[in-house]
Order: sequence, then structure tokens, then C-alpha cells
Amino acid sequence: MREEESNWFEELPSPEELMPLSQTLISPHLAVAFDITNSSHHQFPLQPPSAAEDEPARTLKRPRLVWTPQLHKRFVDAVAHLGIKNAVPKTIMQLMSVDGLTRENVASHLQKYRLYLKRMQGLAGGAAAADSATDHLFASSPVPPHFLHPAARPASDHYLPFVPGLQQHRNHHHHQQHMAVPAHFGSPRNAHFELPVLSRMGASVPGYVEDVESGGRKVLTLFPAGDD
DNA sequence: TCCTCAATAT
DNA sequence: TATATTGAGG
Repeated sequence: MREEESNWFEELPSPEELMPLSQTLISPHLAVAFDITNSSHHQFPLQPPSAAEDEPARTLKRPRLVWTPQLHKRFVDAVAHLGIKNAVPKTIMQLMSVDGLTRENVASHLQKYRLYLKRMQGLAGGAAAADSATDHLFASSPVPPHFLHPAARPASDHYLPFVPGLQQHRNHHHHQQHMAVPAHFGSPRNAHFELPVLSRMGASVPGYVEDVESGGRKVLTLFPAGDD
């Protein structure tokens, strides 16, 4: 029995006030490897505080996120690089660097993923029957071994695959002014969506929004379908 | 403030 | 069903 409120968003802080919280949790090293080269600049389309009437980007209720295998893979890669102890929702979200992805999206997914890992630990050693269609998504990406062995990993957890020639110059295109609609809601902020060693998704995936109405429900598909 | 988890809602 | 939301507890 939730009440429907129509103007709850009018009291939310402006985007600029929220930004400072979501930085510096990722080491420069990791940021480079994941090609997040915006250490000191906001990458979000900032909105002039005046016209708050069409600021849909972050204040509006988003459609449900669809975790495609591609998106989940990026999630797993982020967790793998961060190490179990550093893999918390906010940090994962930042490492994934997907526009439109919220901390709650990640938190919810992380919770389920942990349950999945727990089930797999239980089965570790004997039978192999862990996919009940619910786990299909999770089974679509390989689980890094140390996910299942909490103590089988040195203190410095995050191994960082060195990627040759990644000392690229950062892209200087802050030319996006106030856009009424999120630029590329649901796509990796970097053009080439490729992680150094762990993942080799074919070419760059041009993530895009897909508003699907199924059964009257609108969902948000972050990445085009495509199997591993 | 953020994280984690179980329960619950949609 | 898959994901979101809530609320307690740390």
C-alpha cells in the first residue's frame, strides 16, 4: 500500500550536489584499466537548476533494468578486479561505468549474485546442477575461482591485468550541454567496451536503450541481446 | 552514510 | 519471473 506521490522529486538535491560523493573510490590504476578517464570531471549532463521541470535523467523513476549477459559480465569483471572486500555497490557501479546504472541496481544484483555463489559453494565438489533457469544469467559468465574460495586469495586482492598501450590521452569532449534526455542511457561511457584481459567482447557494443513493453511493463535493456 | 540481508512488493 | 523496495541491524 504505497502512496503515489506526484511531486516527490521537487525536493531532491540537484545533480551537482550529488556528484562529489561518487568519486575517488577507484584507484587511478583501476580507472585506467577500465578506461574511466574522468577522474576530475563530471561526466553527467549537468542541468541548469532552473528548469527542473524536464530533468528526467535521475529524478524520474526508471523502468526495470534488464540484466543482459553482457551487462552481467561487466558486473562480474568489476567485482573480480575490485576483489571481494572492495566490491560494494557504489564501487562496482563506478567501475562498471554504465550510464543510467544506479547503486540500487547493483546492490540488488549483487545480493542475488551472492546467493548464487553460496549455492555453488555448496555444490562444489560433487554434482553439477545449479541452473534452474533462474541461474541462467549467472551461469552465462564464468565465476572467477576466488569468488568461491574466500580465503584462497592474498591480501591484495585485485589483480590488475596490465594492458599495453593504455596510457591514452583522455577524450576531451565535454560538449554535451543540457540535454533534455539522457544522452546514451544505458551504455558504457567509453566508446570501446572492452576490458583488458578478462573480457574480450567482440567489437565495441553500441549499447542502447530498448523500451519494451511486455505485458504492460516497460523495461530497460542496456545492451543488445547477444550470446556468449 | 553506506553496506548487507531477508522479506516483501510489483 | 526478475528486479525493486523496504526495513532492520551493523
